[in-house]
Amino acid sequence: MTIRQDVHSSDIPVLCQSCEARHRGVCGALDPDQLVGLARTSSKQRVGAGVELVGDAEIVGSYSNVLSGVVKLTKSLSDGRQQIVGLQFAPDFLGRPFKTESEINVETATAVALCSFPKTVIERMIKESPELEHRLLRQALNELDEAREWMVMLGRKTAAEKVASFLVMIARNIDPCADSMASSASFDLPLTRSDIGDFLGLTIETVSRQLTRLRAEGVIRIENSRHIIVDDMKRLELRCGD
Amino acid sequence: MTIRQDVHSSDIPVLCQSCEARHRGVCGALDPDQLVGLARTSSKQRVGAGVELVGDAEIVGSYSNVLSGVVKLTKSLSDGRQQIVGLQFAPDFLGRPFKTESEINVETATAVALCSFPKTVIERMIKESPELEHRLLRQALNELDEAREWMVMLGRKTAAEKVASFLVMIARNIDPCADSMASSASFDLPLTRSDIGDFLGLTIETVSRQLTRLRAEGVIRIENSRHIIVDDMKRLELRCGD
DNA sequence: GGAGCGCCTTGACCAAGATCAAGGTTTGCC
DNA sequence: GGCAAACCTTGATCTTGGTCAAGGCGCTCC
Repeated sequence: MTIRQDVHSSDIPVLCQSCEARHRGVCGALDPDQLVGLARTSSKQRVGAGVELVGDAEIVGSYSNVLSGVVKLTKSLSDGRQQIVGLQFAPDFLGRPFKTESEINVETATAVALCSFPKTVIERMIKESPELEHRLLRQALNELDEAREWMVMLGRKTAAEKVASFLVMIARNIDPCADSMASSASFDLPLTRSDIGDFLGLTIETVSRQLTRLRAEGVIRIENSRHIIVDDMKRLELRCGD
Repeated sequence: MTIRQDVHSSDIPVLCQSCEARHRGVCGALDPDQLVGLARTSSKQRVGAGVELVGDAEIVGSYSNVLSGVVKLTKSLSDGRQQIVGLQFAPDFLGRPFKTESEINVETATAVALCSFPKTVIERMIKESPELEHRLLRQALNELDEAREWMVMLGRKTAAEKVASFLVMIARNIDPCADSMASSASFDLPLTRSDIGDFLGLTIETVSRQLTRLRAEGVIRIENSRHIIVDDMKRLELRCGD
């Protein structure tokens, strides 16, 4: 997705139509008057990889559209074991209505561009616009479906199946050419091996070995350890276990 | 929770206040006029344990309050591996707005009493009442939080921690005396060992061994293999890993 | 260029939990 | 009560993935 205009410009609807394109952003739910009001209070920002967003006063107490890049949501046990519990790709919406405190860490996985709105503004709009609340409900239900899919993966799939499933998921979310039914894909992994491990409930070594195995078996090609090429998505999907 | 009145009686608000008590039911969001309308179309039913609810025409295309008992939501891989992705305790709401087909199996884990409303009626009410949609959003976000908690458990906890966490969760949801801060608990497990395994991503044997170990170490007592007594919840919580 | 760091890969070994197998307990039904 | 089926426990053994250790690649910063 390309952002054609800075959000401060007068061309807000373009940005918002862009969010709307994948039916997830907040902006698409608002009428033009609301959009102008929103634009006055919004701010666009670019953040590098590996930055903690919660804890940053600019972001806490705000809602954002992810314009580009990948944001990871993680939870930790007291001894440091970590689990990624959500990945937000552009143009996902980031923010948690009705709850200020959260036990979830929010961190950029790649460089990220955000368009943020103050929490108070958004919450006022939710009150005024049932359509916006409806949209938030749909997003929450989508995330719930994804979370449940993921639980099956964490609880019941083998390491090999987990890694294959992860690649398929990333291909669908990242590769601009892969309209879910494409037969090949080529993309950069937005996560380090360590993040992939935290996503899949595996160690970094196991992730590495499974990727090596997929490469050895000719299912994927790996360039620079981050760029993945899948010539035949079908073969990869066969290894997902479902 | 005790249901004081059949839902067909004139005393609907009592039932609904009862649902409302834990801030989850649908009924509490409705005003008295709506409730009367709803009552005309609702039906109360009792279902034994181990009954598939989706696939049952009475329930498909309907929404229900769980009045008593436990309902499990499961997903399966093609080779039969199964994972429980959600447990609904009374007085949870059961039903999925905006989606008829679902890849989720819904099955009673224990004997269950349900109060069901036709989908069309509820969906009309959602349109009319923003408050109801608001409530559904809150429930969806709660379920999302639970799902994420669970993902940490599936991905990062040891078998011993999983079983301890499971017992704590059940104690909080089932034991009427345990107001979350109680120091002891006594309850019947609503799931078989096999279900517990599907919940925790473990085999039945591992579940059994871990329970035996907790008993051997004096953390729990087990009667009839289904009834659990925890004298000191603190000791159990210490074994949850978080 | 090279030192240092972060990230990734590979190998040897280990242990947690799965699998296989047998037998015990509970429940429901006649 | 007696039988069968479902459920649960326990033991022996095996496998998957974790742990520990070493080294390689690709950066950035002097």
